[in-house]
Amino acid sequence: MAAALEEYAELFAMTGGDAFRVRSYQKAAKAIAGFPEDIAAVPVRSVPGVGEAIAKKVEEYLQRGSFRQLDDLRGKVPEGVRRLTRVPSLGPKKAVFLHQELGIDSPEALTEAIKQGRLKGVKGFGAKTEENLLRGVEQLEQANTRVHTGVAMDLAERIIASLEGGAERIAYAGSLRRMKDTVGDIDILAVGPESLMDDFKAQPYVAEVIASGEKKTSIRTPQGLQVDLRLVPAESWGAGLQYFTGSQAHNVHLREIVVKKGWKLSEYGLFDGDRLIAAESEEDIYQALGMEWIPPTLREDGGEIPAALKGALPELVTLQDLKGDLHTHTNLTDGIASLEEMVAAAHALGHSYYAVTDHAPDLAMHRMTLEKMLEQRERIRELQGRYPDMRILHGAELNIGPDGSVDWPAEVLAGFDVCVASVHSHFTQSREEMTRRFVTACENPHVHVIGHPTTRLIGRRPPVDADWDEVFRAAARTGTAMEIDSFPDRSDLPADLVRLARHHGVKFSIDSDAHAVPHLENRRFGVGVAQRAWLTADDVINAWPLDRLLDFLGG
DNA sequence: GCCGTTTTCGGCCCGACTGTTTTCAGTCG
Repeated sequence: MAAALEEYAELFAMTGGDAFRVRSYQKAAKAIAGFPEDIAAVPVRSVPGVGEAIAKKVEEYLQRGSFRQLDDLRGKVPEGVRRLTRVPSLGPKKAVFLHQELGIDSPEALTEAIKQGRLKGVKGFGAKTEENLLRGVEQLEQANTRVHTGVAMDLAERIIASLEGGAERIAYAGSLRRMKDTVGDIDILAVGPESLMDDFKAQPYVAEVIASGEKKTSIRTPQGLQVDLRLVPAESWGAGLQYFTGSQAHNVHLREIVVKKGWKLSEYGLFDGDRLIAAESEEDIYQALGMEWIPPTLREDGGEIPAALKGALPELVTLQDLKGDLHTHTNLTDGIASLEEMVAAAHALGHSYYAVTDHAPDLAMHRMTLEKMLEQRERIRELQGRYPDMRILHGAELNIGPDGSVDWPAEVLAGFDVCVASVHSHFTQSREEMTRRFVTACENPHVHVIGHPTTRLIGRRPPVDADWDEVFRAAARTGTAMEIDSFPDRSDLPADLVRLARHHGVKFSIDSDAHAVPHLENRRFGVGVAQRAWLTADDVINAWPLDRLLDFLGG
């Protein structure tokens, strides 16, 4: 439904529709996409941004998978013309112009027309524009420039390290600061001299300078990722950070409140006429607007602004809240560090409990046996003596078979402190089979946590198809936790499904799934996912003290 | 098309950069 409304907004804009109505459709699409309940099961008017007219379209869509006005516009605008607007620097106005005046109806046709010189002398299309469009179509073909948080965070930290010598202040903002699981570009904010722009353009990670002015420079890395560097005056640091962290929807909502007060908010500050009200810190700005400071991970216009106005923001789970890790590997299976190394590293991180969960025999490639597992349990018993302040739990990562069964019979499973069960194969089962598979696993009394539930690998493998409402209902009923696997190319569950699961009363485990010592620190990404889903420490079983956790695992 | 303790009608976020139509429209975030 959200995708249909999004498409309608775009087509409506291209056919000369009123810009404010376009925005209404976009707003409604986002609200529906982020709504935590089944949209078919609630009065759709209760979704903010959905009024009478859109509710009608939603109802028709739920009936037959489309609505009349969308069908009409699809008939008027060829699919390829819509794709034209995906070309950078080519928006709806130019796309429609190219179609109507020159019959260009796809990015491919555009390339052809430019090469034939058919744009020569056309008003608004000079030589530079032609060049940009040609390159834009090429980039569109390569596409897929979004990267997961792990890649983006590495790059952002490298960029900051390369510039911080010449900057007074520097930090990343944008979707990375909001900890989205994928980002399309990186926004860096800095206070410093204008020469910082030249330093930036001269860095080895710059493959191409896209735009360059006094206040903003945009570059592209050799991997195709865009990086924007914005310079702000020192006294506007907080306003700049707030502005460039977004999200756009959050900022639009915030400004509506600002405008009602007769004030103005920009990246330079919060103003009443010429009088500066706040700018130095984000806290000052939110406070001046009568609300608590809103953590970046919540800034998606998903209800955080009304909550902040009421002083009712959740106390989000933090990395410091996590007391242990419930899903890790050693070199007994596919890990690269020994049991002793992993345990020592976990202890150094201050964990109060730590579970070793190597793969069970059904993942045949790891050649696991019950004998090896019991031998590992013995080694853990011995090792425990060296770590009186950290409880070492012996666990396993079980394999959920196509029918929902797991590796061992109940009497073997009962010997483990904790069992994580995950899908590792047969990813393309039907929705019904996959749902039954997960429900069966949840109903196994020895399964405590479902590992990386959707099994997606960002950019490489799509999520499996299941009726998640039904899976989460089963998880809540059976007291089975859902994992937030912190590996940045997994981020699994994703935040929207975490929010849905929480709605059903499910608990979560934020695990590293570490296969090496440095992976233990990936949990910061999992915490980002959890925060984006509004989780508190009470929702997360490995933020609980050991005795409460053991109750959960034993019950 | 949506929305409402200043409104059921009249508003709807704001600024930077580019290329070109030399004063601004289009695009982007």
